[in-house]
Amino acid sequence: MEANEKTTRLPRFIHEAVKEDLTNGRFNYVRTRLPPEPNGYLHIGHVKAFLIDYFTAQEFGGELYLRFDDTNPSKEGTEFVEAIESDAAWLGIRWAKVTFASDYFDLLYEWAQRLIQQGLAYVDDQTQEEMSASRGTMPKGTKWSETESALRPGVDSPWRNRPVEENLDLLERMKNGEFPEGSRVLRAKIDMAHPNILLRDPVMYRIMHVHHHRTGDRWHIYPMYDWSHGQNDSMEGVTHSLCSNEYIIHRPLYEWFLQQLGAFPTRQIEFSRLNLTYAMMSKRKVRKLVESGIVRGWDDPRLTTLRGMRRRGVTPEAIINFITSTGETKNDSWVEMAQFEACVRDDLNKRALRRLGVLKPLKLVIDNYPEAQTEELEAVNNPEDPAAGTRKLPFSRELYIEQDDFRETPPPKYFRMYPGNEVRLRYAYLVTCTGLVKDEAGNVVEVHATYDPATRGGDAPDGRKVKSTIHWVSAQHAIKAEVRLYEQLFTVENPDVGDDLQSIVNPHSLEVLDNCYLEPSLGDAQPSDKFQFERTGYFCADLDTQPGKPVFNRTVGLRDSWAKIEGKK
RNA sequence: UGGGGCGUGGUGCAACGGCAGCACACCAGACUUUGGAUCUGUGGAUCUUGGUUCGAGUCCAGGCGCCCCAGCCA
Repeated sequence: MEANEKTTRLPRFIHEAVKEDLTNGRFNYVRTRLPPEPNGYLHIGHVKAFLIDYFTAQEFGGELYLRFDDTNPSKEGTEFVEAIESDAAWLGIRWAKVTFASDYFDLLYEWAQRLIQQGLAYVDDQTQEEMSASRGTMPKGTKWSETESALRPGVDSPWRNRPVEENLDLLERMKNGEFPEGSRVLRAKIDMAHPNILLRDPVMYRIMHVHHHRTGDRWHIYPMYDWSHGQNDSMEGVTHSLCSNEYIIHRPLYEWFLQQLGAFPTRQIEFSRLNLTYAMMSKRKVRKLVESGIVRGWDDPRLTTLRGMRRRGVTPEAIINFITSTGETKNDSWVEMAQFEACVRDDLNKRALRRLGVLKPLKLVIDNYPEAQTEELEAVNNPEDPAAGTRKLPFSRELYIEQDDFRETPPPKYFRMYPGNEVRLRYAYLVTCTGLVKDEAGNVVEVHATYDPATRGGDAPDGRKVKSTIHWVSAQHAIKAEVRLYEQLFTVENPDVGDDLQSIVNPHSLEVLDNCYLEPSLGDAQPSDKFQFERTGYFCADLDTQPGKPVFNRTVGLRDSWAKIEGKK
């Protein structure tokens, strides 16, 4: 039973495929790999793939390598290597070792020479346009839906049957930088009429006179994905190369190379990638958001980058629970953001200390409370966790309550404070609203009430009930804070389509409140400390917090059934 | 339209030829010193047509729909 519960973290189709390989002797151990390209920061979409690799290794007693796919130095850099490592570690993923595709450049080059010697690879001098035309496909930019006839068979390159020695020599000179970029490529010799376009003599190496962040200026050719990834898997003895569905079509090529080389037969298995509504998964576009200043950086709390979510106050456990709860299949799917938020709430509900904080303050004066008096009331830190203990809350004559918690004329089903109504001040007293003060513009600027001294702590000795409990802070004791509220960054469910970012960003995605009053115990909150502000939401102290000037991010709001009632009208 | 992949409530995931179930969302109610949390309940799904079978979401055949591929990106 226990074994069964553990395996539920993996989808059955992957679990069974791996088990089958172990049973039938294809492999006698399990090794997987995380293959990030170091050209951007990790986002929630990567987490799914990471976790599948991690869990697969764990559940079969195997190991995991973190291998950076650094085959395109024009896009990649060492700063991303460090960021990816630290983000993955924060998530809780552990790996046996870190490797780089570039570690294998020499061996890969030897393998290419072997293919040439086997007559299975050649140097092609065609231009890119010629190659594209001779592949028998439509011109670049054509949509498949616009294609009327079947693919034409490709045409063999005039260089396809170059002698082995000439190929070897040209490849060596390409490597050494003797030719300009774009002048030649090394291609596998497979079948120019193959219905799978990837098998129409795919490019293995292209010339790039670019400095590489690890190999320096030693190489002037760099391998393509198809001529690197599978070979690296094989060289590392990776048993299962788990990737997203877009690579299904690559599998025949993946296997062709390994078979021709007689190399270790890594098995590629695919699953669907994660789509999350309102989340941007395209690295290129996230970069645009950052560079254009639409968001404040890669760790902007509105982004679903790992750093963004972390800064916002989401824990690794919440992220992992979310990914696990959505499951994995080969289906194309769109998970609703609400499901992610539910996981975040569920996690924070268990761990976050409760605090009182007033975001949009309205002064409340308790007229019959002695002017100079202050008292301390006991408050529970977390009703979900008695071990979290209690704290003292200072109370006095002048308080702040939430503007939303007062209405001069209450709508139906509104139970909070309005003239004549009695409510409970959380952990304090029952108070009855007696009046209000307006400014010249007609805005309510102050509310008055009387308290019942017999209800200290919030219970009435006569057993009478109130329908609402509201939060408050003592005006003279409260600390001032900035609070940042977030909404969806985009107004459309799928922000990855289209290129006009400006037109789809939500202008209200960030609301900064700089006049918030919090209970004094929040004064020494440290960045990343997490709290529930009662009745309001979950909040996390931000990196921008300074001594005496706390800044909080709203991670996610509480479920708000009043907002629902009100919203329906 | 060449090749490949995928179709189960609104969304995501289960059901390995045997009562279609779970979570999120939604709706109604109970409880409540957070309109939180918790609990209970309602509604709602097997793309379609045919076949095999005592029995089909599951197997077979056809159709339909959606997604991926024509980078010297990964």
